[in-house]
Amino acid sequence: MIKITLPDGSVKTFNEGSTPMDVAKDISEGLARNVISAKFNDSIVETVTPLHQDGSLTLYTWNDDLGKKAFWHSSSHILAQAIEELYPGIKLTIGPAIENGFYYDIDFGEHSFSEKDFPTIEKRAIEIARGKHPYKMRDVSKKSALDFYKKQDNQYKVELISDLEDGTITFCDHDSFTDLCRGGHIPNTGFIKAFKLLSVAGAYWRGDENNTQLTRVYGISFPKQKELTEYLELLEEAKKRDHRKLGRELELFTFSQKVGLGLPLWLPKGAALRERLEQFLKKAQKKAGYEMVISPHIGQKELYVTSGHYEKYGEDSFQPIHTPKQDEEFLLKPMNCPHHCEIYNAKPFSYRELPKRYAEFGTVYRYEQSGELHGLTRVRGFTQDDAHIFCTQDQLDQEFKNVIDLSLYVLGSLGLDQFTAQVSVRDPDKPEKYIGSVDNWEKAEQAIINASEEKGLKYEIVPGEAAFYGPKLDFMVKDALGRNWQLGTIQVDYNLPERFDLTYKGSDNELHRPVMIHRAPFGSIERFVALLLEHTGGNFPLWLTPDQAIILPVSEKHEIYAEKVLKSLENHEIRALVDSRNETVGKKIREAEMNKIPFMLIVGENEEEKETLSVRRHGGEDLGTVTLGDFADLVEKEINSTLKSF
RNA sequence: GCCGACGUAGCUCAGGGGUAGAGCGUUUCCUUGGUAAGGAAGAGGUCACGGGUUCAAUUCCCGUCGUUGGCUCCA
Repeated sequence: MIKITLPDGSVKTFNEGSTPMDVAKDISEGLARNVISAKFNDSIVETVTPLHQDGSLTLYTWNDDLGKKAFWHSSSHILAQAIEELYPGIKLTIGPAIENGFYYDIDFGEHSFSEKDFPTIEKRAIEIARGKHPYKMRDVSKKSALDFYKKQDNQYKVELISDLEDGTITFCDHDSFTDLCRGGHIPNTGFIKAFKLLSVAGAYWRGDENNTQLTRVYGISFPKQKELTEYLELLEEAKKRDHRKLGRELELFTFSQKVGLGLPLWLPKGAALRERLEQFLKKAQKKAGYEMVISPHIGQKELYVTSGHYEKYGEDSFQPIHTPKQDEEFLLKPMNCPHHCEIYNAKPFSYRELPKRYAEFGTVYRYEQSGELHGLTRVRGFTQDDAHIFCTQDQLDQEFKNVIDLSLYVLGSLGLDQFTAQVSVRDPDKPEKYIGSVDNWEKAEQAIINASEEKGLKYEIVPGEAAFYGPKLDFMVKDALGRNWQLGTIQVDYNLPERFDLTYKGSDNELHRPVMIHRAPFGSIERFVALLLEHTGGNFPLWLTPDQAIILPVSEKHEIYAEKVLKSLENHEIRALVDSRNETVGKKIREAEMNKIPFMLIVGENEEEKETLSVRRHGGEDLGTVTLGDFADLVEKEINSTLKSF
């Protein structure tokens, strides 16, 4: 008999050799029907793996992340089978489950494979699934595993197996298909009711561009057809909210081939929107004790040699600008911090004057690889809502907490309430990647963790993700479609103060080294606007949106009254415009809806007589006929409800 | 940077070896309207660019540029 501990802490006794499925059956029939994966003592097992010792067992269904993982992993076996049947001689490599679905990297050799081939594969995959073939794991010796793949001339699998220990190698069989596999499958293929291929792309063997390029086939599968339909609808919705599409439709920004790739051009409405975002943050920063500074777009190469950026990124940057007479080299600034360090250096400081908080909406230029450019989220010139705080070691904790408060205020005012924090620390195995002393790194990492704890952030510590000069905290925001965005960042830096020889005079009359905090609540304004566009679908918060109201005169006869309304809305600081085109009200409403203007103010004979407005909300809600004063109150109230003061 | 797909009017897209089409937008005229498209007429394109094949290329082939899905990278 073995003792099995369940997640709720209860302990049950089973015959030795019982399987997770047996345990599920013992708990309830419903669970037994739905269980698709299991974890026994921290390792993933099959639902049919016999258990021979005491231990704790967790059962997973489709509703668990690990259940989905087993489901998609199992699906990738089916994908591989279908492709191998249809293209004999291709070489399979790896096929893992990912966040949304799975992929398989395949060397197609002489065959070509494109989206046109999807329907055939999908059809065959569903046939295989319907066969309800059980997934069966079996142990194989290293030698026979190698023989199996050498016979197929599959150097990839041979390479994988060569790295494995003899005695730990397992194959998984289902139907007529066999694959090298560590395990973690659903009971049989019949659970998969819907199967869809999503895209095909190139990927290097083992992620190394010096290796063979393989074809990566992405797919997704579900236990119900309906769930696939819903997923595809979600993808459709994401397409509709694509910031590149909305940016064009709402006339916020554009790109020009002549200007250059990755260099966004902000149109009047977009520029005004940015301006509002910047004013919003400036106001909060002023209250938080920041001072605005301004630095130029280029700096001498020497500046970045001092900062260490040149050594690390120089060759991948925009190349130096040379002056015609003197033999000087300037770089487009990739960071604001070196400039801010020199601003700090402009005069000596006493500890009594710290912290100094220098803020700048600084535009920086980075030579991103052309294949990486994407709308506003990945560009070559962008503006950071940057600031650098120079403080004493004693002030670090408090300053860090203050920055967290500011970041939380920013996220809250923009309706971004789903987020987590990621604390990025050193990779302990690669000390050569970082500059600065181990002692300082430890102090900095601890300061970040302390502050996150105290502010009650949901955070996760990720080793190896730190910048080369210091650890950091990043806010990961979840948008309305559940997608994660990395946004604002707060970074502790002991390195630049050292390199720029920054000092302050302490109470002991000696010179000391300040600590530096880099922080940017938005991160990059470009990227932030992209997030807001996709999060809101273009329906920005009222305080931020380009046009808050549009006045729609019913006919030409009411244009004078419409202009009068516009004037008084302007007096109330409401951004509005008049649609005085020779069109019907129906058409004007339709276009205002498509332009996502929050309020449509219809003015005709009735309104003109009584000096009122008929208010229609974006989306169709009729707010009835109100006076201008009441409308202004309504707008003010709505703005105040989202935009709290800091 | 690498691999695949794509590039036709301002936008969304159809077409296809014999010098171009729709809807929306835009312009003009008619209409003066009441909560998601009133009517009519007109303008607008070196079919991304450069080569090649052909009697003939926007269409087929090659290259370049750009967009895009990934990979790699990301101060």
